[in-house]
Amino acid sequence: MLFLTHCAYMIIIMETEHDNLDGSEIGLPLYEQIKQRILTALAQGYWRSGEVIPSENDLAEFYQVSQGTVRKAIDDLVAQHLLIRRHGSGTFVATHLEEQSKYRFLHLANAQGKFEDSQNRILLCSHQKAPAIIYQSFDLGPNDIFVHIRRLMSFKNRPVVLEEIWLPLPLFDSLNLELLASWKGTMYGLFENHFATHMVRAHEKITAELPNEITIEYLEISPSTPILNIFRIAYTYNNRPVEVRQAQYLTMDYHYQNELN
Amino acid sequence: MLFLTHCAYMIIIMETEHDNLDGSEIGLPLYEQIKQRILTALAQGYWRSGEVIPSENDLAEFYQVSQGTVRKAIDDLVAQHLLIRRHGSGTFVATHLEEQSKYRFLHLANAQGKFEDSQNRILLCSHQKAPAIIYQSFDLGPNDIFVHIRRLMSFKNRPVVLEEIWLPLPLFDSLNLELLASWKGTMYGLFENHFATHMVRAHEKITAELPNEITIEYLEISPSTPILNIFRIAYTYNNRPVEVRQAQYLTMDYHYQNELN
DNA sequence: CAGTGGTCTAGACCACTTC
DNA sequence: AAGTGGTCTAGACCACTGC
Repeated sequence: MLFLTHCAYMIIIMETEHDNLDGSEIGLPLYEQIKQRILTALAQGYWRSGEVIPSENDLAEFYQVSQGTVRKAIDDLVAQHLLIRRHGSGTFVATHLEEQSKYRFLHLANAQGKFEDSQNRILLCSHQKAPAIIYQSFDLGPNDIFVHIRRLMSFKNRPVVLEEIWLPLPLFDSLNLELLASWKGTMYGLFENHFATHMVRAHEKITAELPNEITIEYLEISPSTPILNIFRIAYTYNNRPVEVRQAQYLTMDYHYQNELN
Repeated sequence: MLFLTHCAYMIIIMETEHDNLDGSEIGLPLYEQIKQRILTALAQGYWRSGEVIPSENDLAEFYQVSQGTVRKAIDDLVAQHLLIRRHGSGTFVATHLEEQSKYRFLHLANAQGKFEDSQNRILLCSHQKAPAIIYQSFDLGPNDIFVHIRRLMSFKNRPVVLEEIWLPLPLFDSLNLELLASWKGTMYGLFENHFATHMVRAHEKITAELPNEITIEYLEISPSTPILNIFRIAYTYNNRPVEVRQAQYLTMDYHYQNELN
């Protein structure tokens, strides 16, 4: 019966999608079409993070396809970390609030290759214009206003990472220092929980640099200490960039860890 | 009829696997068991790189399962880049000789985020003992001998990467400077082609460092220029490490590019 | 045209979670 | 016990490749 409301909503999705047909959807495999429908529902925030979505059988009946076809669609979305399955209890909208995604966007490991919990301190949270490299990443202009956050991350109480985070103001209007300071958990968990913005993927450019003045001060290092510079653009659904982050890592006792597959 | 020899061979694989049963295979899903069998055949080099493997229907008949079950097993191996499918012509053993895998293990992009072809120069190829950090990565000892290669990579004829590569001697005995210099293609392509060793995955530790003397010389940089240091262990089938590589990247005009998913 | 991978179905049964 | 995801089948048909 809860599903009835789902159905009603999804019929709307079906119809609007039908209106938007540009011919490209026709001829696509069924499971791709269903993937798109589920994706649309997720992007529109119809199901909240952590919530169950209808069962495979219900979806199959609703879309008038077999369970196997729905399953294949969900398989892909699970592989993209947009959904997660729990055997026996259902399929859920993925969330950064889970333990397992704690290090999905933080590839910093210690000498033993293990990830450690960090102690975070918010140094700054203000509304301001951004440098060109930032606003261009959002396809915005020099007069657009952003939320600018500066955060210091420590491991074993030794400062290791200094981050400058930029968010477009319209989406994160009510974000402030108090909220950031009181939040226990990852920043993407906060974005999800308070701003209905789920990070789907990110693109990183990594270089070796000399530290800037602020980094020198907060990481308590000399100006000649090489630091790892990470420029990240993070995207939500539909490849929409919603965060730019420039981080400086002190890679003395820690390193950026990556798996190539 | 070619398949008859495959069958004969695979029966051997089945029987040896049956001997090796430790109970852990029993109870596993059918597609997992079939995955293991195909994996074993790949690891033993039964099918060469780039070769077709039997069709899904043939495999299904041979293993006495349905086509869908074989397909699911192959799906996973394709996702791991061990096999590739070509619609209409067959399923093939993946190879680093293909265009598409040229940048799979080289994440260096230019300012526009594009990958460029490199000009490579082999500076050294000798047999020698290795530092502790190297031989420990192979679980070998201080007296074991390795092939040691030093390679300079240039982009637009500007030197950018200096690599020290270590390979266990028994596997790469006949590798020499002449062969390396004459090879056109990626190094993993060479390993595959001449040493029947296919790289399956790699683990990287990335730090910012000051360059060592050799790097300073060959990258033509000052001793105070920060460089990106990448320590890589590359594995073949069965998680067996077969290459350790320590590379120094000049990240002035290029950067390490990574996607987080 | 024959053979290959790719899609889809309907139905069965299993394994797990929840109440 | 009921409902969920997970596995497996047999069979159909489609889309693509190469002879």
